[in-house]
Amino acid sequence: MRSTAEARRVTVLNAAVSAFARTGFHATPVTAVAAAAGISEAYVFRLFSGKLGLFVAAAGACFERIATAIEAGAERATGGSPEEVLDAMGGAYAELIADRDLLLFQVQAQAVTDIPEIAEAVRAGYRRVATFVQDRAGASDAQVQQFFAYGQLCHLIVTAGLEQVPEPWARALTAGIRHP
Amino acid sequence: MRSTAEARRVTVLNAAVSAFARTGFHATPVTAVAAAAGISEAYVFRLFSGKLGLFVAAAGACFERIATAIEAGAERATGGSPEEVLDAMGGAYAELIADRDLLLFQVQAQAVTDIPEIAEAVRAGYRRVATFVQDRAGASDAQVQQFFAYGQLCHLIVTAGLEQVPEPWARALTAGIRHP
DNA sequence: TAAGTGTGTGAGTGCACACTTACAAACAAA
DNA sequence: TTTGTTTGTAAGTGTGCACTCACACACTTA
Repeated sequence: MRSTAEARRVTVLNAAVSAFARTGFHATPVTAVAAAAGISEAYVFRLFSGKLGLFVAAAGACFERIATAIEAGAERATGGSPEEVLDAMGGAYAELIADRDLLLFQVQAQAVTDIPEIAEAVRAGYRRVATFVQDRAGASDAQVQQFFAYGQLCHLIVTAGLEQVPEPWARALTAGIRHP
Repeated sequence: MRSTAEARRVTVLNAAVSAFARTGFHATPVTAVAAAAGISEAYVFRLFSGKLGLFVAAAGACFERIATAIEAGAERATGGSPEEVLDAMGGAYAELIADRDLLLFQVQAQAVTDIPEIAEAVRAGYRRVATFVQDRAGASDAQVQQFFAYGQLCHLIVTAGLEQVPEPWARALTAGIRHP
């Protein structure tokens, strides 16, 4: 026995998050995920129930990592006020998405929410993150809303590559955003 | 001669925006666009340079419509202050995306920005809208940034279907957003 | 009416990819 | 050693889709 199936699943999910993040659900062949994970395509199909099952599982892993990072960030808050905790969470998130995979995966997942299973996975992910932010920071509805609005703005900045655009409108949109 | 090529192109672009909005670039076959436009697939390929050319042209049409609506909204502003003009623009945008096609198309376009031609089309679209908002409203960088951040939040709300979710976290994210 | 031009399509072609099946090797338990 | 279980793959199969090409019809102009 070279490895347990459970260990393989973890490896495959890491590869899947990266691969789907770059080229999306429909344009990413399962062979690409398998190759990145170093195993055969056939075995990926045995470990997960089809390409859709793989994507949904990858979504779970993606939001799992985000939630964990934000929770850790909250622990490092210097004070206990909602503003301070939210700021610490934002900083932790900014660090996490430096490699872009987790951010781009969210964009890709949002784009295929016409598939009900994926829509549900996205809701579950945001439910987990949003409830934690609200409860842990003790923030108001408006503060939580603002937190996510500027998070979503990051998606636009990164996908459109606005950090590289020197024009005034792009500078306005990227101003003060912690390094993507 | 049943129709001019230029008139056909307009018809096809309307069909393309709707079709791509729902199922995205890779999952939308050109046959679906052709069927929606009421012409053959072969003729779509004559009118546009490949599927990519069609998508890029559709992106142009999408942002064109958004820009036009926002410009019209600005004209209806009750006062001249940046806040009032931004509010009028936001209202016009909210009306425009009631049918969801234009909003969903933006999400789909952002998801395929790994294709350089599409990334450039997205940048061109936001360049046009953002510069107009900034110039016409006379808004500060921070105000423009906020305007787009909450616009992007709408993308999440609609794709994840959060209006239908009665839980507190979802209510917090959707609070005060003009009817999507 | 003949030739030319623009509009339109039916019928392919070739390839990429989701998913399956038959089979083999490693390991465990009897 | 034999039997069973789990890990793993090579080699298909069928289908959907981007794109092409030969051809036809509508309309204009000389």
